[in-house]
Parts: sequence; structure tokens; C-alpha cells
Amino acid sequence: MENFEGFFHGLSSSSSSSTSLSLNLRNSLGYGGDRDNGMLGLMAEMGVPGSLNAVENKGLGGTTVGTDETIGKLKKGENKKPRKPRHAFQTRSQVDILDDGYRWRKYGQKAVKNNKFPRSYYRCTHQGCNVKKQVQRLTKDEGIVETTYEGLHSHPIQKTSDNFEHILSQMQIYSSSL
DNA sequence: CGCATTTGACCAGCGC
DNA sequence: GCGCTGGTCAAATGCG
Repeated sequence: MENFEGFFHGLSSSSSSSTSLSLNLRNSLGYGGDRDNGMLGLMAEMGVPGSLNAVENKGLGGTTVGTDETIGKLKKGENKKPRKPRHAFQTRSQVDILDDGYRWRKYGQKAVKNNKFPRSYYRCTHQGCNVKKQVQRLTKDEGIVETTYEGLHSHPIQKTSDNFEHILSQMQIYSSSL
């Protein structure tokens, strides 16, 4: 399961990406807010638990609260058949770490066969928040970073900035359910 | 001192 | 049934 190539036709936040790109999603991101702006709706859609079909498109303003982490912790033999909905999008950035406002703790890194770059695994540090994300740079385009989110945040964001939309307007995002 | 990162080992699923 | 790949854990280390 790779081949994310093609989702995104680089749009680029263009020129001089400094050393840090910050995506700060304020307010209710994927957190069941009732007030979604543009992509926020998309983001909200990204955390829908196992009920895939149930969720199609609430679009903006949709009340997306599916919050039920079906995907708790699948360890050894206590999980049967978890269908974890994952949503990936790619952004053009020089840095791997796209700060979306949440606190992430890295818990692993693996090299994938088709990419020369390793993939990093992050998990939200909030208690009870099982949201995970993985970041991977495309071999094809070193300038593109693919971020895959999994799960829904069960708490509001910590940071408060509002340049997210601004950045959003500069990049193209394709979401996909895996 | 507390917390985030690093890195190798371990494990499960899938394909051959 | 074995081997490969991807995903997670856990101990050690580094940094603020």
C-alpha cells in the first residue's frame, strides 16, 4: 500500500520555504466542532472510525462526530479485524515536520521499500487521544511530504495561530481513505 | 528532572 | 511454511 504518487500535483507553497512550515489549525479540527472552515471539514472527515460507508461527505458545517476509537490498540492477539481509516494528503514542503498544532511524539521510524526516505510514525501525546500520523517523503519528489492521519482528536488544539488557512490556500490537498 | 527522540527488536499480515 | 514488509514497543539517550 503505497503509491500515493499522483494524488497530488505539486502546487507548492512556493519559494523559500524556510526551515519550518507551520500548519496551525485553530479551533475544532477533527474534533467534532460545529464550525468548520473549508478544509477543516475535510479534516474532520479524516477521523471517522471504522464505519467507512457511513461517512461520506459532511462537507463543511457538518457535524462529524463519529468518535469512537474502534482503533484502540491492536497489539498481539486481542484485535480481530480493525479497519482503520486513514487519510493521507501531501504537501510541498522542505521539512518533514508539519506542525498542525497538536503535540506529537515520535514512536517509530521505518524505511519503506519503494522510498529511499524513511517513514516516521507519530502519536498525539494527549491522554486518551489515540490519533496517529505518519510522515513520509516521496522518493519521486523530494520536495513533497506525505502525511497520513489516523484517528480523531478528542480534545481541542493547543496552539493558537491562524495562518493555516493562508497556507492552505497555497497548497493543494487530496484526501484519500485507505 | 521530565519529556521527546532514537534505534533495534519484536510481531502480525500477506504473498509466494 | 517461510520470508518480506509494515507497524509498534521499549530501553537508552539527549535536550530543555
